[in-house]
Amino acid sequence: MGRGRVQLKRIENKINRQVTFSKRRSGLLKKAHEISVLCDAEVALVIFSSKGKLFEYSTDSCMERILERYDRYLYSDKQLVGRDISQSENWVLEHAKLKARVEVLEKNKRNFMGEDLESLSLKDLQSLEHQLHAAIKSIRSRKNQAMYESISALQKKDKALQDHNNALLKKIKEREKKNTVQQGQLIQCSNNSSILQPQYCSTSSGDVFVGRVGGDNGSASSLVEPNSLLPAWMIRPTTNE
Amino acid sequence: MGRGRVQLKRIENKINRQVTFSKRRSGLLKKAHEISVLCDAEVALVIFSSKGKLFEYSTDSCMERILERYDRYLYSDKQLVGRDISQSENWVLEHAKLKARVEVLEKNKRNFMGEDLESLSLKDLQSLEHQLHAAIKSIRSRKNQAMYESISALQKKDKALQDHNNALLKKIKEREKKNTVQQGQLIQCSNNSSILQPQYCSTSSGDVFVGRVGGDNGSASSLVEPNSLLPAWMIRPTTNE
DNA sequence: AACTATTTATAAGA
DNA sequence: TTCTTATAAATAGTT
Repeated sequence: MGRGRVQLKRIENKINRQVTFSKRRSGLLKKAHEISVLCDAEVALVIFSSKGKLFEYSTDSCMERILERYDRYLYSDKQLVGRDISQSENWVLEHAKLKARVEVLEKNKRNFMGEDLESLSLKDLQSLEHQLHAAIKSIRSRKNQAMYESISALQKKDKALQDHNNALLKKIKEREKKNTVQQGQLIQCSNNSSILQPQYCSTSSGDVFVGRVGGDNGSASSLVEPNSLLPAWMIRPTTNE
Repeated sequence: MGRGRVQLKRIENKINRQVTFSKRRSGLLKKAHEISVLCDAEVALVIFSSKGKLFEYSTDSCMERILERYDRYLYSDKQLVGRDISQSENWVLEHAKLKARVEVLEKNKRNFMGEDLESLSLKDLQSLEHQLHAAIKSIRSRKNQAMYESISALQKKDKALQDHNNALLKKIKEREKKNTVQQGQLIQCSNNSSILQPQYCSTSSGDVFVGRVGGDNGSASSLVEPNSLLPAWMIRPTTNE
């Protein structure tokens, strides 16, 4: 990019090399940052100029963590020969980094909770606001999903209970039929039927239906129509943690 | 570069993010190699994709050496870090605590950004949503305040500039008057007035007004929005070689 | 994966 | 060095 095509070989002119280094360095740092943010990647970039000066970039300014991850990735369970920092030095360093990270994260958190905003620029505030909007969007979406899952689980349960009910009903009706037949036989065997008639009426199918199924219905009714009334489980999480 | 301008924020669409990552990654690796060759620099670049896959580049494929050099470079002034922590047991404990804290904070952060919501109950989601709403409210309020401050600062400056302008105008008018008087005197003394008239025109108030305020305005705009600068990491190495 | 329309990066010049 | 400008490269959106 630029006025002339460029050969991939060392720039011999010292000044030129220096200028190009400066320009390309900032370009490279910028792009490292961009891919890190855009693609949610973790990037560590170290550049030594030909004069030995150091420039670096690392996602979340957390170079040590990323390089450790790198080492872990390579030497997964071999011994950590890695970069030969004596163990105690390494610890001290990491401790400091951790502390710094905690501080950053805590500041982040306060910002996310709308606190400690004085230090932010207008631009930062704007982007924070956008980020929170986006977050709320995902949260709502997740909430919806959770609710739908809840609903369909309840409906399934509902169906199972109704089936069970029906099965029970059938059973009962069959028994009634049997009873009726037995009673018929009894009446045939005796002349005194006036006493037994009311008894038969009190065990009519209607009574049995209500008495028997009503009990089940009590617990079922709250399960049968959760779709029409959300509040109960919207307030109290049905999803057990 | 590309068909649309791109915002520096995480690409939400997963596929898109993956594609962009792949493209930009190869671009970044290429550029790292180029600066290394062209400018005789030593570069180490480590990239972890969001899925945890590793990509790397290092000058002369000698990552270890460069990272060691990096550590050596830092260690010169990192000696001070380890101070009053002598009881190593206490120290290990605190370290573990810190790590745990970081983990919690990172989970928090992800939640605040609308990620990693699967583990939250409906109740948690609801309260998170409320919290974010509240945060947005404070942020808006702070933004408003910042904007008003900015505006009144500008108005103040504006007023000062206008006053200054008026003062200058007055001065000029006085001079003009003086000139006119002198000219009048000259004219009285001489018949040749045609040469002096143009001189008066070239120092008319219009010229002075524009010149003065334009200059001040330039410095004003750069003071008003220092926030719109690049991120800290891009500014850091401005200490050019 | 290939193809553009555009945006970016930057080499050279001032 | 820094700014500008012409041009090469990179790449976002598309096919």
